[in-house]
This record gives sequence, structure tokens and C-alpha cells, in this order.
Amino acid sequence: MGVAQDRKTAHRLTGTLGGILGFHVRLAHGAVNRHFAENFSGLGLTQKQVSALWLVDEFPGIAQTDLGGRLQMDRATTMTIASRLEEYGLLRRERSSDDRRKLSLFLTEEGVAALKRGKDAIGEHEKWLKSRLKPGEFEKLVEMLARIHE
Amino acid sequence: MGVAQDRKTAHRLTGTLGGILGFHVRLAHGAVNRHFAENFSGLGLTQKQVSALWLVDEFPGIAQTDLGGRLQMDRATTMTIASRLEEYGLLRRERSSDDRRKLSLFLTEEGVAALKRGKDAIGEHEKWLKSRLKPGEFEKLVEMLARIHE
DNA sequence: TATTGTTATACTCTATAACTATA
DNA sequence: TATAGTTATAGAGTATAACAATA
Repeated sequence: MGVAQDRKTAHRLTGTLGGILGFHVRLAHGAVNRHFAENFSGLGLTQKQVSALWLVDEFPGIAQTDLGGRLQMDRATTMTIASRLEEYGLLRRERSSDDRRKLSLFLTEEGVAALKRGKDAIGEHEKWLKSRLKPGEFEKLVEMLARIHE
Repeated sequence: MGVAQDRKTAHRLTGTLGGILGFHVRLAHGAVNRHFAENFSGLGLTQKQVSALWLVDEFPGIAQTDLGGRLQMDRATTMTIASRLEEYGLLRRERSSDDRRKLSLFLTEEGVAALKRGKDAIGEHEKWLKSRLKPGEFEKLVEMLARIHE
């Protein structure tokens, strides 16, 4: 309640939005999404969808719940993404024999082809990202962002 | 089409999702949103909404289109956010006398109070972010992310 | 009891297209 | 003609709650 607290509050209230990390995370995310959507609309897939295909390819037979864990989404959200990819004919669901509650996910042939195109798109997109950074910063940035979401 | 190209493609296709910067930007954005939503639900405002209030406070009388520019959203999206804040009674719109096509935005008294609470929440939230980084990284991260979205 | 998947539902953010009014 | 705002509409992503099947 004293002068020190007043000063602290005053300082915080007069700060500029440009100094807020969360604000820059939000804008960067938007810029990344926009660049991908605008430049690779022919792909017919979002970055998120390519990520899901990528993980199913990296971990064949992964359970839906584990896919959700790796992409940090709850069961219902995972359901939305997986169902859409199944509708597109890119993903196949199979009841697990180990634990019959679980679904094992696999890519279809079309899914493998779509992932290949998706990875090419993401490769180009990553080049664009890299071009906006100084040498060595790319890896630094990955490391710091990972520490935030891990 | 030669061996060099094959090798390059093979390398790209066998890479792991964890090395993709866009992937980490997405996860970090999700983590930031989730932390804010879970810890400051009592505020009744999203980070995005607080950002909008903050900018109107920083630039009193800012036109809707300029607010949109600073938050990198198109006219329609800006409309959605501004209308909601007006509904909440936090924002006031006034026809500009300079250019009668434009709207000037101002905070209401309630808006000023809400922004104060919002800034306190964001201040705590930023502390959480900082705690996940090493000394000096916070500023580095802001700088790099800014270079991506600028 | 706990976990996995499922469905219904709702909310935020985003964008396109077509329209009105002002410049 | 171009710009600012507006409305209608749609889609992606996210989440909560309640339910069924399985462990």
C-alpha cells in the first residue's frame, strides 16, 4: 500500500504491450499460420493436420490418446482432428488387441502420399522461417519454445 | 532428379517433428493460452481481449482498422473483438470528425478498471513464462519472435 | 474405479464476400 | 475508385460434460 507498491503498480501499468512475451508468441503463431495457409492452400491440409499425420507415421499404431498427448490436446479435440483425417481417407483406425479400449492409428496409402506433400510444404515453410532469423537463432528458438510448452 | 536430390528428399522425409520450428511455435502458443485461461478465468477476458484494451489505452482514439493492423487481424476479425468489448461495456466507439468513415475507440471507466486487472493477470502470467527460461532469454525470445511476425 | 473413445454442444479466433457510407 | 466499417457465413481449433465399453 506504500509508495514502493504504488511505484511498482504505476510502472507495470505504463508498460508497453511490445514488451509482453505472450503477445509476441500470439503474433508469431498467427504469422506462421497465415504464411502456411496462404502459400500451401493447394495442399488442402493445415499445419496441425500434417503434424498429426507426421506423428502417426513416426509412431505407427499410436493410440488416439497418445497422439493427443504429443500434440497437447484433450480427447475431444484429438477426436475432431482424427475423425477429419479419417474422413479424408488419410488415416485408418484399428481396435488394439492389447487393450480393447484403445484405437491404433495408421496412415493409409493416400495418407503416406499426403504426408510426403505435407513435409515438402513444411520444409519450404521452415526455410521461410529460417530466413527471418540470424544464423544459429533457429535452434535457439526451438530450444526456448520447447522449454515453454514442455 | 539425381542422387543428390534423392538424398535431400530422403533426409527431409525422415526428419522428426521435434525439429520443426512451426511445431514448437504452435505448442508454445497453446501452452500460453491454456495457462492464462486456467489461472485467470476469474478475469472474464482472454489475452487477446486484454491486448485490444491495452492498445486502445496506449493509443486513445485509435481507429478500428489501425487496432486491427497492430494485432494483425483483418477488418472482420477486428469487428468481432471490438463489438464484444463494447457489449461488455469496456469500449466506446465514436465517429471520427477528421474522416467520417473511421471510428475512434476509447476505454470506458469500466474498461480502464478491467484493463488494470488484465495487466495484473498478464504480469503474473509473464512471470510464469520467465520462470521457464534462463536469465536473459526472455528478451532474446521477444526479439526473435518479433522478427518472425514483423 | 479409472481409462479410452464418443457425441453433443459451445466458445474464440480467423477469414471471405458482399454491402453501405464516406473520401 | 479506394477505404472504413458492417453483416452474414463458415471453418479450424479448443474445451466441458455426459455416456458406453473396457480394464
